Amino acid sequence: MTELDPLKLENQLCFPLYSAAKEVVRRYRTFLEPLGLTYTQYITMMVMWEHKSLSVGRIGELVNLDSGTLTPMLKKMEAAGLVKRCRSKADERELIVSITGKGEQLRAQALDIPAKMGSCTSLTMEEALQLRTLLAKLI
Amino acid sequence: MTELDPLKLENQLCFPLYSAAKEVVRRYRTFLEPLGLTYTQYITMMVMWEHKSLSVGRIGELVNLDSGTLTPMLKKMEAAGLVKRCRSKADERELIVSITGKGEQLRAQALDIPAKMGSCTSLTMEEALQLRTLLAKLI
DNA sequence: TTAATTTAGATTGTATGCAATTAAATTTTA
DNA sequence: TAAAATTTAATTGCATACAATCTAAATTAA
Repeated sequence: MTELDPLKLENQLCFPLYSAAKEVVRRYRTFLEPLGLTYTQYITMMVMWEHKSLSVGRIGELVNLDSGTLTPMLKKMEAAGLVKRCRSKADERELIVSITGKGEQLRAQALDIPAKMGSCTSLTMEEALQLRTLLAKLI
Repeated sequence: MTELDPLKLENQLCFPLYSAAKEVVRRYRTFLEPLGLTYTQYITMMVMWEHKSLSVGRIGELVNLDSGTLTPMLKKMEAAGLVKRCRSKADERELIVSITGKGEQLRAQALDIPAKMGSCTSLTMEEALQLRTLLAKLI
């Protein structure tokens, strides 16, 4: 009977997803703390390392966060010296976020984090790819 | 080169996981709002519907949340009349959370939510099971 | 059996998340 | 071109998350 109960936690797909995501973020904490980054700041730094300069809106598209989350976080990152925030000359509505020298330098300290994270999971490379495919298809 | 960059967002496994989890919770919102539940309250109600009466600690084990999150949320759920909170007679340290009649009644309104959620994803049943297996293995 | 330890929740402080609203700048349209 | 609509961030309000700390109760050990 229990396998048929649609409201049993163990029969949900959402819960392992929700739970696994939190657990992964929690495990990043150990590696990110020495760099002074939170997980959300870390994925934001990834797009900054790649693009150097982006509007708040564009960052939001890339990391799936809105200004309500990004604005206070980007202010903290500016206070930490990792990015600069300047209004665009061309369009005053846009706020351009640019990486600083200090932000660039942080990259070296982050380089080995993906490998460290990878080694603390029991997934094979193939399973990891499969998981990524399924997650992409889910949404 | 970009496929080899360990710090590119698109090369991460964590990001689709983090993003998909948030998206799924967001989609629940539409269905849960009429019931006056948040997603976290919903998974808590699932364990209450199943177990009827549990300590805060046991709830935390089942839904992977600590008292810092649960205490304020359970107070709100009590204020909403869904559960009662009473100290255990046997061990005053324990706080026993019990489902109320109103909480039981809410179950009927929640019964079709899993099906509604299932139908707004593009995963086959087999893929969903595969995803659950991979998520379990990840942690 | 009383002091030390452990346990269970509650509290505090920090950092998200996100919907809804606001405000300013820009673009579109009548 | 002046008003209306749209766009971009910022702000507000509410609800998590979780580490760290605190408090009271129960258990263990000296």
